[in-house]
Amino acid sequence: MEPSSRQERKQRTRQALRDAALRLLTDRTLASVSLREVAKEAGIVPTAFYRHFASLEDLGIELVDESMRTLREMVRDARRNRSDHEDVIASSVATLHAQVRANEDHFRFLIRERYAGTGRVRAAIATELRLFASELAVDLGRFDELRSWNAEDLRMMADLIVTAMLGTVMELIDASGRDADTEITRQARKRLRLIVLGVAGWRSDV
Amino acid sequence: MEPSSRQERKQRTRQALRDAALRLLTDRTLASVSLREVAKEAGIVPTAFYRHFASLEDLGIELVDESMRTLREMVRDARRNRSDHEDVIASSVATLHAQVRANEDHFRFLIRERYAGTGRVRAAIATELRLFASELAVDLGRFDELRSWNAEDLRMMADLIVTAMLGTVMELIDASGRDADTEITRQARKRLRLIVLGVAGWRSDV
DNA sequence: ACTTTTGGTGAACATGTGTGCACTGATATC
DNA sequence: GATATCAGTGCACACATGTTCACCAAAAGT
Repeated sequence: MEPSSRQERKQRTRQALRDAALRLLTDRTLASVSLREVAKEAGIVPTAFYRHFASLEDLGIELVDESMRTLREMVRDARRNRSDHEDVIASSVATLHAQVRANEDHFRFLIRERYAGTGRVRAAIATELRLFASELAVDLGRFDELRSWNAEDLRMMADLIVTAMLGTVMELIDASGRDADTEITRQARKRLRLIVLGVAGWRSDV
Repeated sequence: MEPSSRQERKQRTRQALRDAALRLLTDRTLASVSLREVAKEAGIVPTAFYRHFASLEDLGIELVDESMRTLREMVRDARRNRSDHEDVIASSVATLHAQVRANEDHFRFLIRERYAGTGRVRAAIATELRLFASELAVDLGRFDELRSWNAEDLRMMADLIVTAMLGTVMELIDASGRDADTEITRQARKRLRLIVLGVAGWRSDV
């Protein structure tokens, strides 16, 4: 019996709605779940949904924010672990693996709705991922071997890494249960290693 | 007034259903379109749908086949153009660009449903893309610089290329209308160039 | 010339949908 | 302690959905 103010309770059912949606989105698309389903899953009556969101799409937008937050947490974790280990690639893939396993829902949501999403949700993910790649590009520019690279090339490399990373994420999620994790992370390291090796011979012309 | 046998007419409405579905899938997901919509778009009554497919999912499976066929056509085209030009990367990206513009529906369908798809459709795309990557790996193995590579590494590289390629494809489709094509293809070439450069320094251990 | 096959029709069903509305009871404000 | 706010309820409506069934006319098979 928590006392809990009215605001707290509101935030809590709001969160319940987000969680309910993510649960339903395990094997469906946002566009294919109904407001009524989400409400029922969250334990409220359909019309009460409108006390929190104007539409399912608005809920989706908030899920994008929430999911991007865990994606950024992952990067922070990776940066922290980086200092310990020597091998940047190995430690990055390790934290990726850990974070994916801890937040499968968020990653799955982002990857699914990235292309399947409707209007605003998809647009939100696109801009967020663009921003995310920009941040990664800045990070990359701090490595000695990349100090001479121009912004465009760094951005290109960041895009490539993000794309490869998202591919690995979905492989991990699909393999959830089967213990293919060590194999998948091994391949992920190889991919990154191949990309990084290209840096040595890079010339920016053409 | 074509005479046209009964089989021909059947094949024709079957194709009409596939086309109608692809048209609706321009901005939606297979799971979010209804049988009735597809039937109406194809110009038949809902119940007639069942004369051709047992379910929307079955239609989806056939769309996977159809789409993969144009994907393979693209590879054949690329192989043909390769002999003319010297630069394999440039000519490959050029044919990619052309084929995407000529078959946006198919590519968009594959990329969308790859992750958003329901059960069998998604599984079909996954296995087809796996097969596709295997074929590419064999192709790669024919290049002099890659002759010494083992199968696993070739496969890893093929996966990376396919992933990067699909990313480019979706960028192209999203940019349809705006004339960002030259910029997108330029970035695509850069990405591939970076990957290829890594080959020089590759060692398979670890 | 007949019978069978078959792609397409239209009415009907039970069920699920988004959303408007009046209401309620606990919390917040005064 | 009276009053206002507001998250959540229950009913209602008009509509869309998947699927069934009997039916039809034209083509195919005999």
